[in-house]
Amino acid sequence: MTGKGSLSTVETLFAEFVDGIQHGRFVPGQRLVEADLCQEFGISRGPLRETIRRLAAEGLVEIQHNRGARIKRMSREELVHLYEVREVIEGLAARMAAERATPGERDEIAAVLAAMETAIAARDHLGYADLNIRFHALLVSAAHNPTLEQIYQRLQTPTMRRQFRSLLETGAMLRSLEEHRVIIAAILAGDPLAAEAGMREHLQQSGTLIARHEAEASLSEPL
Amino acid sequence: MTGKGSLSTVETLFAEFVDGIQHGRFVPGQRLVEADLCQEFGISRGPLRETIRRLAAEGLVEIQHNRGARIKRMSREELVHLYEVREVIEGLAARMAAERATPGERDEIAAVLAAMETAIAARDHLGYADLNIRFHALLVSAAHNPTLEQIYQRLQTPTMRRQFRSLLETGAMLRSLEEHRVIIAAILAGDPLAAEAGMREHLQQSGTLIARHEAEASLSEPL
DNA sequence: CCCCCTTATATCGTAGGACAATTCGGTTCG
DNA sequence: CGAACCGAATTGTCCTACGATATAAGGGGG
Repeated sequence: MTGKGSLSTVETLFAEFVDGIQHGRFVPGQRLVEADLCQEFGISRGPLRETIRRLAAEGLVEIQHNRGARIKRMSREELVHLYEVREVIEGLAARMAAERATPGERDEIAAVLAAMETAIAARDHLGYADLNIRFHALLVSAAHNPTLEQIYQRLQTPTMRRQFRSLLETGAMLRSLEEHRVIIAAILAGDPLAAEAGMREHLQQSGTLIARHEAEASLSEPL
Repeated sequence: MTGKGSLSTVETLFAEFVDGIQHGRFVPGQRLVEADLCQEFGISRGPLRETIRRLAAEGLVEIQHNRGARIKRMSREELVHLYEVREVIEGLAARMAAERATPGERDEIAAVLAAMETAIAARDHLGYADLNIRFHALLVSAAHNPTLEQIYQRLQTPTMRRQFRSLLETGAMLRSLEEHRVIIAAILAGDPLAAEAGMREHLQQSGTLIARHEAEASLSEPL
């Protein structure tokens, strides 16, 4: 496990974990036993511990002294708090995107909207969920503010799975699409305030929707 | 370096570094050579590397593969980006504080304002800088949103020293105090929108002030 | 029969040594 | 004068070891 080209083991592992958490290969609350993971990934404890430390710093896992690490559980209350923050962060992103997006980025955004409409028409929930993630990421990147992007990623990661679940209803998809339309129209028109307002509205809707889903699903399974 | 009571070595070290960065014992761009630091802190490479990883995840140091870590340098452009984010984050904090602050917290906020006025009258720049940090932290904590608090800390830490510098002018202190007064009045009056607007205004002022200072001082010393 | 206390076991936190890979600065050679 | 070369410094990773701590298991007293 020596040569890694140009990427460090820790970065690779980190990405692996993030992906695993997003795709449900690691479930919230799951213990991360060092010995097991070392064997599973074929590495030694050093880099593994560094990776866990990094995950903890990003808020994806929780470390308890002398008790090891476990995938972080997010309570409904925390979810509410998170969406409060996302609202202003992505609101800012939308505003900046309306001001600073390049023509190419505007084209991309418009293309995503078109793809979303196609996905909805085809009742392709999975595809729509992907486009949804791409849409938000696109806006953030079009804001041309790396700091914002960093914060966004930190807030986004732990909720992706939940977002997907709540979009399983067609009704939710339709409402979501409508909100996206408003935001995109504002951005393409170069109207920062409308873009920000639209995004805030959108996240308020999404937030309450997901929180409600959580409440319903909280008993059936501990996701 | 065995028994640490209940705090891990990494957490202790991390705090040490954060403090060191804030107080200028580590300067931006400085290399973090593992062997040296191990000796300096009397620990082995394992915990040290974990600490560096954590610092990197918080954005305080930069790790380059096979080239080690160094204290992060923040360009003027990054500073602008950071203040754009701080504006909405702390704006949110002020709004929430106006809505949710407990009577005890409101008293504390009022007390800080009083202390600030005293400090200004005494031309106590250092005291005022401390109070300034405390004021902002207090608002964020009065927002009762742990996620927000976490993000805030991440954004706040790397700029503390700069903030201090730009407050060295009495004129800046006076303007800052005036802005604080507006924010606090809004919070105590329970006016969320005014509090948010006031905080945004305040951070815009501070941001441009600090950026200007940077521009002036950029040649004399690489802080 | 249940509860508390003692004893194992699993796991973490940290130390320390080792070594290949890589970077960097200075030197030699064309 | 530039390019290839060499050696020192440093990182990234592995390994082994061992005290400290938490959790689980078992055994004696109420």
